[in-house]
Amino acid sequence: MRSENKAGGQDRSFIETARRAQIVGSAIDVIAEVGYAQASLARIAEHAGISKGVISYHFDSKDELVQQIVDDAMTAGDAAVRPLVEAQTTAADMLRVYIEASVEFYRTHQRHMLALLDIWTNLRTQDGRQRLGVRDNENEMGDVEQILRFGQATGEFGEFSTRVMAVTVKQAVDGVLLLMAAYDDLDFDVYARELAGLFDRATRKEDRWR
Amino acid sequence: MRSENKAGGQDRSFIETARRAQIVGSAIDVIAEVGYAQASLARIAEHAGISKGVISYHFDSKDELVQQIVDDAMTAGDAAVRPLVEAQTTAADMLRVYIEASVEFYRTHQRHMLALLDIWTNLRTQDGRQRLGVRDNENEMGDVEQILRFGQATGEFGEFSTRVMAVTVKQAVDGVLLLMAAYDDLDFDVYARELAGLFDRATRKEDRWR
Amino acid sequence: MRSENKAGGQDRSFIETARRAQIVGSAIDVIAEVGYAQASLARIAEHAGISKGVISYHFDSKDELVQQIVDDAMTAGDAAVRPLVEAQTTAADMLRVYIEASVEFYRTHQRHMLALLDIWTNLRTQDGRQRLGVRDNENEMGDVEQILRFGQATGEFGEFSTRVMAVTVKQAVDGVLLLMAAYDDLDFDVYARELAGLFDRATRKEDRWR
Amino acid sequence: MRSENKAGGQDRSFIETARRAQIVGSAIDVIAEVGYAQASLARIAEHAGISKGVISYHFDSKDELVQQIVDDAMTAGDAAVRPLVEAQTTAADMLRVYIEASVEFYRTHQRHMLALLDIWTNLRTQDGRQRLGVRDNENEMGDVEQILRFGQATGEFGEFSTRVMAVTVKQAVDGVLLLMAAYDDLDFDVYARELAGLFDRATRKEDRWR
DNA sequence: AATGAATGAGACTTCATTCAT
DNA sequence: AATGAATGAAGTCTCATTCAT
Repeated sequence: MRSENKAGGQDRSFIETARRAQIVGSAIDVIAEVGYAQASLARIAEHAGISKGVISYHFDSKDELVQQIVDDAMTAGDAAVRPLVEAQTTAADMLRVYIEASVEFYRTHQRHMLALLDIWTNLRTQDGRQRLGVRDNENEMGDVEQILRFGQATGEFGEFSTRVMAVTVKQAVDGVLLLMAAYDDLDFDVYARELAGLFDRATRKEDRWR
Repeated sequence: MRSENKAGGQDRSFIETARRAQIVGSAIDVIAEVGYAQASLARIAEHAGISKGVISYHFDSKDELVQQIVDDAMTAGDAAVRPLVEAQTTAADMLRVYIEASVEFYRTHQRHMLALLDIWTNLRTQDGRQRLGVRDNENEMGDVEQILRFGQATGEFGEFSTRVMAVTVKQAVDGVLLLMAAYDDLDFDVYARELAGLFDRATRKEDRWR
Repeated sequence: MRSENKAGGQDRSFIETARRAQIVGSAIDVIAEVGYAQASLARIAEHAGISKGVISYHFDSKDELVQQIVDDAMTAGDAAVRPLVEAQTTAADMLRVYIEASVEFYRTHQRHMLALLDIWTNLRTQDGRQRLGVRDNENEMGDVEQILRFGQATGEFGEFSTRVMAVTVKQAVDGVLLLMAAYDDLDFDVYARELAGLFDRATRKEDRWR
Repeated sequence: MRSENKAGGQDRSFIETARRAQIVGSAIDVIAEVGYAQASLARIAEHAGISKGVISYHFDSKDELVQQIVDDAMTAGDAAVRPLVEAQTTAADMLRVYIEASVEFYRTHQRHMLALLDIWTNLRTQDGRQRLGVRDNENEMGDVEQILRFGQATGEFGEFSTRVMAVTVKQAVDGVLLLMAAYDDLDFDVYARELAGLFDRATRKEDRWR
């Protein structure tokens, strides 16, 4: 696992692992609360109750810390969603479960996902190009697309661009973050059900009834 | 028109208007290219081929410049989309036209919208809370929701949460930016058509055929 | 008169004189209100309802404008006080009248004197040394000292350092500005009378009664 | 002691205390030499032989640094003068010792007091009003006034406004700074003795001899 | 393993001054 | 005679990073 080994290959000590986790947690909190741009190492260290230098000691750079957040969040998300999806047999069920499980994960990991969304927009390479794009999302995006293609192959789903549909599904799930930020009393279950229904109608073969 | 008058009420001179437009244009370019966080006044000035002080001369603060970008982009988007939508008679047509016109606007204003998306994420109030949220988007969001409710009232559309559907429509259209950044050869027309079809199926009353 | 002629020797036009007076007046207001450090040309121009460039047009530099304020205030002060003093015959009366007339002038020219005090502290030569010091005040200081020496010569006054006494008189009169700033309801007449009494006792020959 | 503890309540480390003292010292030197307005952090840092950032590291803002100077100077002045005054029994002696000790303090702390005087004039609140005024001086001013009232109560002193007299005493002592700046060879002892005599005559009951 | 201290680059902003119109 | 526009220097402050302890 990437997060438990150094680049050199040696295992991290227990303490090191714990410290990194603590720092990552604080970084998530701070980014979620004040935004990526305002999330200075000083603020993160203060939130963690440690000295600024500790972060530099455990992470080569701020970029590495941020990358760790991204890795952690995506790994956790994958772990939460994939097994449930793979337990399904029909493409329609897979899609529905993917959406429901994703929204549920967003609910239980609100701060993680708020931070991730912010990082996503802001993380750039030195030449200014966005470091994270659809391509880095290919794993997840690919998973959804696979479900969609599977459904088209089995005849459950109608004709549509699997790429466009996949992007839309991903964006739709992210939409929960926007509403979350705006309305404290957002009902995640309703949101998940609505979304599931929406994409069920959008994907399934229509002429079954014709 | 808001963008052509000062707070004091006086009209701006022609030169002032032109300079502001030039600066706003440069700012959009720079933000779209290197991201909001890296878009310093120095970089924007350099891109515009002017001195840093000129920006401060024409804009009270960086915030005002950024707000001008937001205002301009949203005004232009509204102007491009609304008339076309209002020319429609059925809700289904309105929704389809809204999506198609929006995607078309995104195609002709790629840099504007990339910049806007970046600003959206990053603009915060002093206490860290996001300055722009769903609520600031209410105008546009509200427009979509109105279409959706109208469709439900006329019986064209089925039952669904208009709020969730509206957010999803908005997010889906924004999705074009993600694909755009990843694939140079993106076919906007296909994207628009796919999206229109997707939401047509997702919204229309299903049991007409039952 | 210095203030009505250019360095070159030509007379100023009527308009030029009026403009300079207007600008000087605004500068006094602004300096008195927000302090010398915050009194930018922009603020002064705004207060005068003119463009920033006008100031630069009529004054070679900000320093010249400030020097004009100093000259004006000191000239006016001298004109208000000197005739009254010179109308007295005894040194004691001269000193009393000097103090009373000075305080009265401070009352009618509060803003001028507040500004002057501020400028006094802040005006420096390029190498950092204070441009205005006791030596520049020699005129006024000298006047007071002359009165004091006159009194000692006539035997009205006792023995004391005329220099120390003169500085103290000047400082005492300036003290009215401090109280003015702190207490809105300051009674200038009482202040003047107290001061006059104070220095009467401090200067007069004591052993007349012995 | 206020100056040795952080706002949070923790003690400062030895190094921190030393650095702050060094920076305060440099700031005093620079302000005394070139004036408050020209005393930029860059100049102060250069004078201290450190990097500009060090100042920001040890002081939250320039204002905090300046406030520290004020606190230090006033605390030191109080410590130098008060014990000597309190050792006296008669009001006349108290006043004389206050003046003599103050002038002596000004002699040994010339740079401090020059800086303090400059800061006093220039420190303003955001709305432009002077931050330090007679009221902030109440402590010291109050001390002098107490002596004066005490003397009136015991019958040592005659009738006069204690407030006006107190302001004048304070201003008279400050006058030493003006002469100091103008004449290198100023004899502080003479100045102190002259001032003491001056205020002795100005305060004491006159009609003892009548 | 951790920290406090220091750095230097770069951020935004203010300002006196110059200049073409 | 006046103005609006532009400049470039200098101001304070923030920040990621480095380093001695």
